[in-house]
Amino acid sequence: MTTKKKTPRVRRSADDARREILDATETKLRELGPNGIRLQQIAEDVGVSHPAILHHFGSREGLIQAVVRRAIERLEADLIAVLSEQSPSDKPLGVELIDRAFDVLVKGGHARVLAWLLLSGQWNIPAESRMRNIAEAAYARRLELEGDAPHATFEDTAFRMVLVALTIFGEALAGDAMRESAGITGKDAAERFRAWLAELVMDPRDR
Amino acid sequence: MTTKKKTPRVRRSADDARREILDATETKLRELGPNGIRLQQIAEDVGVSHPAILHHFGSREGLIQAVVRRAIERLEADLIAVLSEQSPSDKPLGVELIDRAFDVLVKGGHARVLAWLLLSGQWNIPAESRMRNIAEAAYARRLELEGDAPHATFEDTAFRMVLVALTIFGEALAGDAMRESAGITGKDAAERFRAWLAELVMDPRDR
DNA sequence: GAGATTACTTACAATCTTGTAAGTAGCACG
DNA sequence: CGTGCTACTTACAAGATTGTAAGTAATCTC
Repeated sequence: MTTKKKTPRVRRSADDARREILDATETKLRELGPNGIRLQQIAEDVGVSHPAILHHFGSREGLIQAVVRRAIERLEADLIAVLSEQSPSDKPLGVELIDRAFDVLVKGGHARVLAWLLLSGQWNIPAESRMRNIAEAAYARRLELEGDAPHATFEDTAFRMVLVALTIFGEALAGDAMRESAGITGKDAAERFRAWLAELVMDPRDR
Repeated sequence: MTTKKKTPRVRRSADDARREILDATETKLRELGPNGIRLQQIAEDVGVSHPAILHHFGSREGLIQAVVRRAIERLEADLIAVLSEQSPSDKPLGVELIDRAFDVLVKGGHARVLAWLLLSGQWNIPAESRMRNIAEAAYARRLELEGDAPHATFEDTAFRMVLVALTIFGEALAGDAMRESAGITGKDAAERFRAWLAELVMDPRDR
């Protein structure tokens, strides 16, 4: 028989441990949703025993709340970051912003997490969110650009933003499948669609 | 003590039993998703013991497959029904069809179920779905309407359909919250948005 | 280096959940 | 009426999952 040699116990700092556990949990959250989170599975992924998780988060519910809170905070931070970056591109500002929102939410995986949370009722979009402010800023800019005969309404501007936001969710859920089903093929189909949408939404010909 | 009187055993036809169980399961599916389905809970809702469910569906997995299959069949049937109805309204055909698709998918609860299934990977939009055919029919009609200088592309038409489809998902997930967050209030906000979207998508000024 | 702190482990309890086995009772058909 | 079929029940097994208790060992402080 081989000599039994225990691998020495790993001891992280509390912050590191929490971070590693939250990282593993967030992956599961994205893949399986809140109901798919299993302490034992996450413990195995991280390489600890499952009571270690309870030690850091108190309970499964505590872990879920922590991972949801962190996911929302990261989403907000990521969104603010990309939306307030200076634009190095030559695209119109609105198109550029829509591009970035898509990147963060769809490719970054945030939209999928949000979809899980919305469906399972673990989270509600806070009413005091920044969307209204963004819409007002966009409307002001639009009136300014139109100049002489401003017939754009605030509601139209807000609707355009809502449309993009809702489409982002749909894209994260079923974008590829929908395009394929509609007969739109090609490797950059997603990019073409996104660009098309941005142009449609930003088109100054519509009121 | 009261005299113990067993309520007589209820015996349904196999079809009725299956239907009742599937109804209760579909409700849970809409509320909690596939992972939230619990045999004991459904048994209680229906008023039977949980092995009765196993008797009819073999296993939990069998039940889930059955309820998913039925949900998809109903969705397709409902969609075909409302899309092929004769229009009694005076709206343009396209607007009317978008209206009906919203009603069936959002108000009928189908979109929510689909969102759960897509997220949990329990279902894939079949590639042979009818969307391509619808898109081709819509494109043919569009070329016909445009007449003289047809510069509409098929892809543009298909993109418009994809946009509506994706928006329907987003609407089911977060429509109300998004509008509120964007500062759009009022009881009929959802209807206004839908009408606005239909007009935007059907607007002949765009190519 | 000694002691305190605490991240972490092992062992176990309690509950929940799916599934099986065997028997019961409602109903159809002769 | 009685016999067969099967929808359905009760009782139980087996495993998964969360949580607790108690102890161990890594690291920090003095």
